[in-house]
Order: sequence, then C-alpha cells, then structure tokens
Amino acid sequence: MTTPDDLGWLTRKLRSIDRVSTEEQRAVENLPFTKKRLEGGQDIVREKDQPTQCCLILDGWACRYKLLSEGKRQILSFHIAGDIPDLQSLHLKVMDHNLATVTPCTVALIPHEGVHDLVRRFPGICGVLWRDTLVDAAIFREWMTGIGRRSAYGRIAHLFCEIYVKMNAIGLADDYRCEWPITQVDIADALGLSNVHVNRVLQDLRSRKLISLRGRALVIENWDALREAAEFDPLYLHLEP
Amino acid sequence: MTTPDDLGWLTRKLRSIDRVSTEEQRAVENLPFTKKRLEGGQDIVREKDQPTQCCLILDGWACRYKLLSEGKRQILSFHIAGDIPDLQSLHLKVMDHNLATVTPCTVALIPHEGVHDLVRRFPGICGVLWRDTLVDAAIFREWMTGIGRRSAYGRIAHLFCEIYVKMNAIGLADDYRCEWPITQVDIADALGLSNVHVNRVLQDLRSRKLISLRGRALVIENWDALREAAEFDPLYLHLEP
DNA sequence: CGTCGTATTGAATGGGTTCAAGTAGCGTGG
DNA sequence: CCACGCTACTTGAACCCATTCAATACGACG
Repeated sequence: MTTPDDLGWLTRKLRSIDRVSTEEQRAVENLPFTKKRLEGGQDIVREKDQPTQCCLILDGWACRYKLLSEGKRQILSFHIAGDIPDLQSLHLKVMDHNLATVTPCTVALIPHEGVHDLVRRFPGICGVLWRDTLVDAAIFREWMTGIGRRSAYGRIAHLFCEIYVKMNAIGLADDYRCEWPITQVDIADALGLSNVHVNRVLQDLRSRKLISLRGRALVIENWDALREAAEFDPLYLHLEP
Repeated sequence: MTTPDDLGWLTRKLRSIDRVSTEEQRAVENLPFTKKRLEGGQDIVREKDQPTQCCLILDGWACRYKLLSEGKRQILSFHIAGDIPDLQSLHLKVMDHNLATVTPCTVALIPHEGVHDLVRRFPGICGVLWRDTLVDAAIFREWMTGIGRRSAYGRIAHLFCEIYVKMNAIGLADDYRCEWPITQVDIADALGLSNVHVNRVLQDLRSRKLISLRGRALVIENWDALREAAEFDPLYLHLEP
C-alpha cells in the first residue's frame, strides 16, 4: 500500500469505515487546509476553547484527555493518520476535553466553514463524517466497558488489539507488528490504572509470549491468545469489510 | 411547563441542546412513527441486530448496555423522554450494544427512511440530530473519565447531578427533586462498581445529608455539596443556555 | 401469606494503588 | 568521550478501596 498525500489520509480513513464515491473523494481532497508541524506532548486544542477549524492528523499520534483534581488524567482516545479527533467541534462549539500530540505530528487544520460547505454540496459526505463521529462514540462505549468491567490484564490486551486493527485498516500496520509510541503512563491514564500496575501486566503479557514490546515497536506474538485474553471483537470498530 | 404530545418530546429535547426553527419543529413532529408500550426490563434492540427504525422514548426510562463473560454487564447510558438512544443506527448498520427498558416505557418507533427523508429536506435538522449524537458521545467521555479516575463516592454523586440536570432540561424535574427508578444494581453496572459498595456509598451520601433516596424519589438536599463532591461541571452536556 | 426482587449488613479477601528507590536508555554539551 | 540530566521503565513492600461471599431484612404484589 502506498502512502497517501495530505488529505489522502482522510479519504483513506473514511473509506476504511464507509463507501466514498470517486467524486466525493475528490471533493474531500479539495478541502482547504493549512499544514502544521507540532512537537510531541503539546496541546492542540484545550477544554473550553471554541475552535473554528478541525485538526486532521497526517503523521504522528495524538490523544484526547480530560483532567481532574489532584492531577488525575483520563485519556479518552488515541489518534493516528486520517483521524479528525475534534470533528465534533463542528457542532459542539465548546471543547469539553483536550486534544494533544503524543509524538511529533504533522496536522492539517481545516476551517469549519470548508467542511460545512462540503457537506452542503455532498450529502453523502455528511453521512460519512457523521458516521465517523459515531464510530468514535462506539469506541468510547467499548473503552467504558473495558474500564468498568474488565481486569487490568484484559484491558491492556484489548488496547493492543484495537490499535493494531485500526493501524492495519489504514495500511500502517501488517504482519502483527506496529509502531507503539505510547508510554506506560499513557496506557495507565487511558485504562484507569496506575503506571506501576501497567508495568507488571506488561511483563506478564510478555512472559506469556502474547506480545513483545521493545522501544517503539509492538509485535503481537500470539494474536489468537491475545484476542481471547481481551475478549476482543472488532464489531464495534464498524470497519468496512 | 406542559407535557408534550408524542413527538413533541423529541422537539423539546432537541431544543434543549440546539436551536430549532418553527418550520423545522413542525417537520420533526410530522415524522412517521408507530407507538408501542413496553414492560420494564425488556430488550428493545440487541447487539448484532440491524434495525431499520429508531426508538424515541416517550415515557419511562431506558438504558444501553454491553455484556461480557461471566455475566458482567456495563450500562453505557440512561435515557428518558425525548431521547433516541439508538439514533446511531441511522449510520451504523449493526448494533454494537443492547438497548433495553428500565421501567415500563412508551416508545415511538421511527423508520430510518423517515429520518433520512427529513434530513434531506432540512439540512438544519441534520445538524441538530448529528449534534444530538455528539452530545451522546460527550456523555460517554464524561462517564469514561468518572469510571477511570473518580472514587466510587464521586462517581455516584456525579450520576445524581447529571440525571437531575438532564431531567430538569426537559421539564421533568425541578426543585432538586426527581424520579429515580434506577436500582442499586443498575447504578453499580453503570459505574463499574459492585452493588454492595453502591449501597454503602449511598448510605454515606444520605448520612452526610447530600441526598435522600426513598422508593422511586431522589431529593438533592444539598446541591452545592453534591456538585463539589462530584466535581460536576455541566459543560459536557452542551445544553442550550 | 409466600415469593421474588431489592436493599442491607458483616467479615474475609484481593486486585490494584501508593510510596519509595533504583535502573536503563538516550540526547546534549563541555 | 564521558558526565550529566531527563524521561521511561522496573522492583519491592505496605496499604486500601472495593469486591466477594453469605446471610438477613424489607417491601410490593398476586
């Protein structure tokens, strides 16, 4: 699979979750945008902001998170190329959470006006973008279920499954290997655990030969066992077959 | 505030989260539907179903939930009059969770085709319904944060705040009182706790005079203290001011 | 008046946290 | 080229919030 150019990442993502006609694809790729390079660990949009544009990830990893008292943090989602993590800002004027880079990122900032104009001209695209935000919500539901009712072991296994499948769907992972720039602290904040416990569970997963995780590289050594430990069913990702 | 008739519940709900013109309101209230009466504790739509209609609550309480192995259950949301809990099925063909009644309910079943037709004719309504699903997702984010990072005490307090504010927004609650048909088991499954612990925390909340909860009636005795205990900020509900 | 769902209580247990210390890896600059 | 500093990772031990198990009480309803 070749590497798309700029807005091509967006159409590839959209085509991974829905059908997009050639004409629609062309219209999407003609959206106005400005490209921007960002450091890792940098806020892009903050809670209470009222953005007038949305942020398409072209390269790197981002996450959304909320902060509570005493420095507690909940990571709500991770995002990769093709995602528009703040697409909801199109209809929700005030941000109820933060969006930040995890690694250095290249992003395309797309003015809301451009998107409004696009969906006015292409009702089909409106449906696809709406669907994108609905898949987003479906992932929240799955995470909520994991945090509420799965063991730490199952939760972490589940996260590995999800990220790999999402990466694979846009051609950024294959052969049960993918980039893994997410720290143990990030995993902890995403899954409602402590970093110490994440560390211990990771060692457990490694010693059982389900995964290996060195540096920034994840290798799933035993997909079936991992999926079973996670009770992972990709239905909720609503990927196009 | 008077009690709306059938689809009037929907327009009231939509007007609590966005602006709706008189013309749009009329169009919404002309949606085709069939009315249905349901028992409490009954599934309406199940995981893996492919519904062709969506379900507007007219009376009673509903919830969405997922099931895991060993009978573990995660409740994802509670719903009251005016909500369309499965609106996402408009664009996500397969259900990734279940929808069930909590109490006996009256619902209006609205064919997808009717909604598609409506949003084709009224792009403004498309935006409002999209926004409705985005608020839904915003609530998921808040719950995720609560389950992941709040104490049991804070989580339960937060749920009381949220439900009261939502009920109040559509005119079903006032004066810090509202109906409360949700059992302790339900609260436990919604917040990732055990029913035993919910019981103990409720006693604590009562003994501190933050709430009283007898039978099916919730009274918030000390709103400020409850809000503080919950770190509740209604921003995420994105209500129209 | 029995029955079933819901709520309550006590006691033992445990999954995960917290605290505290130490190690490994890596880029930077003198 | 190594010392320094920074961040991420690792380990051990004590602790605790919440669970589990088990029994009991309540209350609505046929």
